[in-house]
Amino acid sequence: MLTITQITEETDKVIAGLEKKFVANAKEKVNEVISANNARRAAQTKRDEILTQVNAMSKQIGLSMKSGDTDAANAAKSSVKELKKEASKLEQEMVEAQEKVRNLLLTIPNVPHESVPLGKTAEDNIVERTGGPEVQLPNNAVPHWDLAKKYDLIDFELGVKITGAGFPVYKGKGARLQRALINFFMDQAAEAGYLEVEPPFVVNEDSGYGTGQLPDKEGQMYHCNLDNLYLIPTAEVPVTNMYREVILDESQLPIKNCAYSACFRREAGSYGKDVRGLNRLHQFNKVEIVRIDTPEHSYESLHEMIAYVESLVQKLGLPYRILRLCSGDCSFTSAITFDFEVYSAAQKRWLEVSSVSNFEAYQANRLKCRYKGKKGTTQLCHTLNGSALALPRIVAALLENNQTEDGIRVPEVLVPYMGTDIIK
RNA sequence: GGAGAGAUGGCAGAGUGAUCGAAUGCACCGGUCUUGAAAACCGGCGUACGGCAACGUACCGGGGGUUUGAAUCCCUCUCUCUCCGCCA
Repeated sequence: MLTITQITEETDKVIAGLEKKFVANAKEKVNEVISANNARRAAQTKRDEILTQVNAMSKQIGLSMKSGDTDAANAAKSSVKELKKEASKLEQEMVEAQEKVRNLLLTIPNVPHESVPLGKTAEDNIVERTGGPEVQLPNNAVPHWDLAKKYDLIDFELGVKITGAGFPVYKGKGARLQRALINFFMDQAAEAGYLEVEPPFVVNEDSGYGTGQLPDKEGQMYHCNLDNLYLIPTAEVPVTNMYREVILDESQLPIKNCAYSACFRREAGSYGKDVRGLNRLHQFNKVEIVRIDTPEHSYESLHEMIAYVESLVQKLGLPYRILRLCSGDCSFTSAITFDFEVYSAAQKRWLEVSSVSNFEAYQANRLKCRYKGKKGTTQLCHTLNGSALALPRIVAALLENNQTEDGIRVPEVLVPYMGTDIIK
């Protein structure tokens, strides 16, 4: 969430940012937060004054009792009682106002970075650049779900039997390809200086709140009722939460972590061609990169991350494009997001395989992830993350784009991991 | 699943009703000394909110209660550890 300081000190900028994101009644919302905060401050100031008196009197009572002056003590006791009543009333006012502020803040999305283009929907996203080879497929080329069947790589029906739709069973070279990609991505990340971590794949409620999945997106996560735990939709959740309620030293930044995890998403309400084959799953594998950085350096980090993800798709030899998401298409928490899409030649469509974002201090504010600067000041970090990469659509594109008469060609970088240069 | 113990500052660890935001040690930062370092000595060293500031208020796992006054007493929840059982 945004900080109250940001809202009170840069009110106009915040309102303009929210309007850019098409937040309804942005001005009213912001003013409501400010007035609730003013109410809180007023109540707190009064409460503090009363408590100052109470504390002084209580101390005096103790001294009176010791010196045997019980009359004075008893007289003071009753007035303290009155003051306490007043204080607790103000306290209640303060807490209520504070909760109001928090609840309002939770409904206000992040403000887009100035370089985010104005726009409402995915149509308005800007193609930053395209790259990779042009793929020419023969007329008899088929989509990946047919290839998966032909070479017995993925059994969707078996997954349905065991669990349900969206839980495929990978078999043989198909399973090996999962392992190959995960290892390739992890090795690349390590080489780029990311510290490998293996987090839990199940998180508690606090972690869900920390990264913003809760309270409003709980319908998108699988929930273990008995233990009140959530299956992670992305490794971002456990990895970023490692830094919840932590004060880092500036010298530690930027922190660079990478993690493989299985990801679980309920994806309620999806249908049609979007969910065909590997296009949208309830469980999939992904390697995630996460950074914690200073505000001064976070945009440099963002561009390093983009360049890094780009290097991955290039090495895999896939046609790709990078999109700068428009204001309306950026997620609730992001200040700026770049999407990576690879071209699936048989489906003749672009498939999103990565999303790289800078959340600035928005996520850190909820996480209470701070750092101590050189001057001894404590302030919020910036958090960033990106997929590097999500497997299913990469597999879809790899299978489709590399199909030949003799089988599916394995990209050179994966050959050592696959133990073969062709899947047949 | 059964039984027990515990949760205090970055860490260790005192503190069982007022003099406690909290002893002491370690770590860390600044200084003196030294050619430099170490040692020794001196000083500093939590977070949040309010206030121009002085300073004030809150916080000893979370929530509630008793009391003029709670880290300390009571209730409750959560978590951690140990032993037994089960087990990849």
